Amino acid sequence: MSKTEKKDTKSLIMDLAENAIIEGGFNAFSFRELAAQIGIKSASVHYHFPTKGDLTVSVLRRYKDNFASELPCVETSHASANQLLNGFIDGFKTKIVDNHNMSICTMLTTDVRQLPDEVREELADFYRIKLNWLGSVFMLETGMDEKQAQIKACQMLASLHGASILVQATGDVEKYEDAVGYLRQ
Amino acid sequence: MSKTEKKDTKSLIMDLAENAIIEGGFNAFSFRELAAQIGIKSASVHYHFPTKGDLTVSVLRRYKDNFASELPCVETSHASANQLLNGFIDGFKTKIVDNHNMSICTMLTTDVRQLPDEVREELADFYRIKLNWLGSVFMLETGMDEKQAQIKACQMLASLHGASILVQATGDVEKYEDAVGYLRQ
DNA sequence: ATAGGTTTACCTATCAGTAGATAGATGAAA
DNA sequence: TTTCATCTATCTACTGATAGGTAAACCTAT
Repeated sequence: MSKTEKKDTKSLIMDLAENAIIEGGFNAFSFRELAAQIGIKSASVHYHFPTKGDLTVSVLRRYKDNFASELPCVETSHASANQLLNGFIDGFKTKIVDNHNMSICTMLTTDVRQLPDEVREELADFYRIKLNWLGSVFMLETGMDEKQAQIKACQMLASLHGASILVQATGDVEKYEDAVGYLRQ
Repeated sequence: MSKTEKKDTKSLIMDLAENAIIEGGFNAFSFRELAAQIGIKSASVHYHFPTKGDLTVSVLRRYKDNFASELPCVETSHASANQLLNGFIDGFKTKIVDNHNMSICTMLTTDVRQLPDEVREELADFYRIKLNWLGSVFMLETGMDEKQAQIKACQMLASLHGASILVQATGDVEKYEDAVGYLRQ
């Protein structure tokens, strides 16, 4: 038996929900659908996650924690600022754009009015983490002050998210590099 | 009787649908809801727009045509390239970000997998129009070639759309200028 | 000018499908 | 024996869509 043989149902539900949110946002999945994919009933999904909000929060929190843990530590990593930034740009492309997806953040942001409060807060926190990490990279080598670094972080994060929108709407993957290339080097 | 006194039902439906799409995307409105807001029955909305796809196409096409007609003509306008670009950036802020909204394009793009084909095509065309206009502005004074101008257009459009995402998710309107300020002057 | 037909813009009623959620029962494991 | 994970069954609410009816407005040929 390989160690990935048997995954517990709870994680399995989260895996499927995560995928569904990435593909269609908060309204694009249902308890019934998730249950059917696993081979259980929708009531059993409710056992693990009482409400849709609970499930979405769990998915988003897990995704965010995983994302944060994969980010190189700005202080201890021996990478240069440019290497870190290029890695961020490349990672966004590999994990999101190349899979014909948009980020889970973008997907949930357009649903923001329909989200339960807890999800909205989790989402805002995710952006905060990204902006802070980018900000700290921008301050790394240059003598940039914090305000200026936050501005650069906003600029970069907006470019990446916007670029993925352009790709998704036009179907032209090259537009990603067109839109974000200026950020490199 | 003022001349705006009586609007025909069809346009009224489109007005409400447009608003709903801007606020929540393709899944955020129903025939019943629109009908209730006007004071008619959902079947009557179906009379004007047989399917949800038809209604969405009509709304998007009207929005796009109106948008296109409001863009200054790059050749005949006496504005400089910088004036035109700043106007575009400001317009996006005034019409979209300041109203705590995202663009109708962004909203529909995240729903792209659920859209009927005709809507998807209309949407892609909208992006094409924006990119072409921006591209022609970038070619205006500089001797920039078409390829380079398209790249700049992608970069700029991505920044605007991405900036509005950042604003929507964090609730901080200032992030718009942070993210797009570098495009000015 | 008007009678007869047509079109417009709505209506009521209804359909099958899906949504999120809950109550209460069951069997297996700890 | 209690807890866990699942089930069946069901609820209310809502979805997009259709069939068929109606009253008024509009057209056209006599």
